[in-house]
Amino acid sequence: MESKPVRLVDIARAAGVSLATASQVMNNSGRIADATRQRVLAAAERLDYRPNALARATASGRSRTIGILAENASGAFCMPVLVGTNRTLSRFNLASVLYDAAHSVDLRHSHFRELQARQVDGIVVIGDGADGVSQSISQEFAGPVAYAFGKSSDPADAVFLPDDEQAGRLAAEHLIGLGRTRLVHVSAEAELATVAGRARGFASALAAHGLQPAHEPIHGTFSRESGFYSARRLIDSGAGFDGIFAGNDAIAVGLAAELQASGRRVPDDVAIVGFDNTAGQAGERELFLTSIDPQLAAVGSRAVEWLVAQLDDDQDASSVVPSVECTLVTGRSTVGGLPTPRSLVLEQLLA
Amino acid sequence: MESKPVRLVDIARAAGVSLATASQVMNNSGRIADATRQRVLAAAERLDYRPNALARATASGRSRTIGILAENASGAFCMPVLVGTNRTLSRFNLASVLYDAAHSVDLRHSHFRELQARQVDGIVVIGDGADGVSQSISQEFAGPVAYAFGKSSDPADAVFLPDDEQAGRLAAEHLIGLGRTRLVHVSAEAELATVAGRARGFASALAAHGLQPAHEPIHGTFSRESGFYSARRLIDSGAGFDGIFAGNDAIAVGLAAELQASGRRVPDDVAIVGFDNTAGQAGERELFLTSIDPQLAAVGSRAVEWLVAQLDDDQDASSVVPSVECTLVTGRSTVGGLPTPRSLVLEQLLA
DNA sequence: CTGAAAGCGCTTACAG
DNA sequence: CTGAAAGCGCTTACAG
Repeated sequence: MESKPVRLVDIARAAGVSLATASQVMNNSGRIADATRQRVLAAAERLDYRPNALARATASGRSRTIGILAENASGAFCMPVLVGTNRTLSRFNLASVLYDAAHSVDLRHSHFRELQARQVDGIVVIGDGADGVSQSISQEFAGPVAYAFGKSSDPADAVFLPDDEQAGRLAAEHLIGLGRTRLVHVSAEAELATVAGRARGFASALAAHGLQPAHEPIHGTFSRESGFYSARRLIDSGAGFDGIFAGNDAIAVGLAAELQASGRRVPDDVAIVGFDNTAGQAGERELFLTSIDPQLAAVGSRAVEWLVAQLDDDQDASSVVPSVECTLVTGRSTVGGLPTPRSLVLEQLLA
Repeated sequence: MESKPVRLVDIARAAGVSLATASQVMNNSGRIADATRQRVLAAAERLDYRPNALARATASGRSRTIGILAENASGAFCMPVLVGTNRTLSRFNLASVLYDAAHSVDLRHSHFRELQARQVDGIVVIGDGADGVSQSISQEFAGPVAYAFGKSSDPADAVFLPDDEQAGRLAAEHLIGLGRTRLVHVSAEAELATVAGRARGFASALAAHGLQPAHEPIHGTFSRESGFYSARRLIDSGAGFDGIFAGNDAIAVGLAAELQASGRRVPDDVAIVGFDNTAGQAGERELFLTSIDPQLAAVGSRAVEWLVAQLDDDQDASSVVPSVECTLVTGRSTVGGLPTPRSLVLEQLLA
């Protein structure tokens, strides 16, 4: 079936040139006569030559491999980022070696050493969420390091995240565009950067439209329970409101449940926008929740683009923007429309 | 920060031995005096030596790297398999380079060539489902190839899948254990191997308990819609039934919805078992659906164990079983129990 | 434009 | 038990 692999010498011999010349042709380096080039290329084609990437790497010092350090690959959000990094990596003809720390700091460190041993040209650290902080390894590593979907302990590092402010603006614009004017933001801990960012964007969009929030932002946690509780607070405050931007989908669902339970119809009385697009990501077709999609694959993609720019000197790394634009997907929670009879039944069932 | 990397010669020099001896110590090969060994190890430790894995690989011909070819990494089921392979890979000190074909046959082929160029010691092909068939590459590749969560076009290949028959028995045993005796299997296309396997296991468990199916197996597709439709057929048949094993969770949910809509209570009147444990995998706590978990991470793990056994001559590859046992997770759809007050609220959500 | 030579960092028979 | 030497397959100055 498979015979002994053909090496560069075989090509050189077949083409009647030296090893050095053959190598230069394969790497598009040096000045080579066009005739020679064609001859070598033809030989490589004919013999189905596959350069040994490992030998090439040890000789050249560049492995064309990127190390990926996932804080927690099993996490719900890691996968899309991973898909994005890999897609872009292969667009640049780069390979990746992936290690999953599964939250273990010890593992993390041994993986890092493995990556060094394997001479990776760069590293992308995939965090476990935009509010998570990964221990910076940039100082210990010779090449560039990108942090995707998670911060780094060193503020100087290149961190790639969804654009929370833009997300907040997007949510506000959507609600305002629907004619809602008495808007509220309900989110998680105010100290979190994502929470602050989304709140800032939301507030700025309101201001830009000359609108006052119907209630000051309500802070809880990223959970359904917090949504229940926040809805109660909002109702008890007596404030009038017709639109809510929730910090994430869990909160949004909690809010929706409690508001409906209190007799307020969603979206007729109150329109709700979530964040994460969890249902959409899971492949649901008819969405209940309008939600902001953080474009996680694009985040991974962006991190790799930056890494590549760092590796290629002819590329300008500073042109790569670290914030990735979010998108909005619409569901019945803002634009309304009847659920199909069937999804009605389903939703009662699965809630 | 980081100085020039320390090489094996540095260790040899520091320990006052030859390069060959140092190498042997690092690889636990040859007979080395204990004193010498200690001296070398100490030097390596002191200088924080990290062997260059690439050089080691080109010299030895073994890269200690496994190639992973994913048919479709974005698929809902690929992730758990991937996590399993990687976990086990790192247990054996192996690295992996991952390529995602995203269903493209062309990509698939160029990725395969990349893997060859990178001198991987083995390959695991991650399919897009137990009924999917991947083009076999075993004949074109020099090392071992494992197919995880997907079949291969060559029946001689090593294929790792969840044990569908056992899953079927598990579902039946669970329902019977709950006192249900009029059982039915509702699944997808009868031609599919997974469907046939689950059906076989289910039927055999019934037989073992001296039970007749309450209705012949109903075949449709792996979708909610098929669940609706099958429920109708079942009801219209006039057959009495108190337990259903559904081919997957989508069907199960469809069944449950239609049965509830027709006035039958789940699980009081009809208990339902699904397959995939989608909600559980998504991290839901209080499950509506009792479901069979295909243990996808274990499938990936098993494939790697086999691969490793093939690579190490001293291991017995034939001891690795290609079928992975499924587990059953219980939800309200069979064991009942009230949803918590909170999920009750949620259920009112869209009522 | 092309080739002979040294080198990347390691491993592996083979003598001794 | 240890070392000198050749080798893995490739790249990269350096002459010419």
